[in-house]
Amino acid sequence: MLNAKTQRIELEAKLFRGFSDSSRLAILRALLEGPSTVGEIVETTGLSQSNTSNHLGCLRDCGLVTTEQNGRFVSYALSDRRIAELLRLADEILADVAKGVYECVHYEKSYPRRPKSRSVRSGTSTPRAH
Amino acid sequence: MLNAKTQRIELEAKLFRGFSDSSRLAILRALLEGPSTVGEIVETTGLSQSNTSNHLGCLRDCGLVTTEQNGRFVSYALSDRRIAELLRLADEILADVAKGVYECVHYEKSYPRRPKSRSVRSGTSTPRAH
DNA sequence: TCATCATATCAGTTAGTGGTGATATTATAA
DNA sequence: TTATAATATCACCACTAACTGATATGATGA
Repeated sequence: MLNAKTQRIELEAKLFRGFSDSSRLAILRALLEGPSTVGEIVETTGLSQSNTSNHLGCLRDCGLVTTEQNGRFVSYALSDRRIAELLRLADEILADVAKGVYECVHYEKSYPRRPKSRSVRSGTSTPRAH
Repeated sequence: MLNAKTQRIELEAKLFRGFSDSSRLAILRALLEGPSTVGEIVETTGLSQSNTSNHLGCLRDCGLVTTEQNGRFVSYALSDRRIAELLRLADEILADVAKGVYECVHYEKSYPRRPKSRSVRSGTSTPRAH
């Protein structure tokens, strides 16, 4: 079913995916201070040049940032003040649910886990991350 | 470098990852209407039972939803009103950048692409999704 | 207790996603 | 032009994350 509501949700998930990677988030946070060139972003975030450029391209394609060419430099900026607002709101939420997010095993790569059931399948399993 | 700022960003990325999947988003949107049992959520979202349960577990672990056991039913609810606020803000942003997000190739599985350069590497490449 | 319903967990599979290094592109200055 | 600096693209690899189907767990009523 690809009705309007479903499409809307997928679109929104895409939007959030723009924020859901720490590299992109670092870039967006860097841009909170104001427009920056790629080189500056590389410097402040510590990401590699190609990686930074890839993420910037992604953010631009998704409309989260805008670009302006200045000579051989390209300046990136947040495209909308509500993006800053969203980041701030996330900060607030994080302040309250931080403990939960921090301990959320679903986003971790792996973690030790004590066996809890005497299931027949006594394999050493690691829950999948979400 | 695992300084405070980096950790903070990774935490925030995790938070956003909670919203960055269409299944989880559908669940969260369903909960905007009020608390629901797992079965109700399965019905309204159309997701499978195990999939729904997995995502709910994730959302709970991350503090985005709370649970309350009622007999053999478990009722889920949004844990904080600001989560609704975040969703609403995302909607607003989406209204303006929707076109960009919609066309953002970085999140698509694949797409046809016309060759643009006469590069030596004339392989049929598909840009990776972010 | 036993049967059944609601929910949770698990293992396996598959597809998606991020990072890197090499290379291409573009813009400027010499 | 040509050299060089800034940025973008590409192909590959490794890892992550979602979905499914089977099964386990837990609660309730008969």
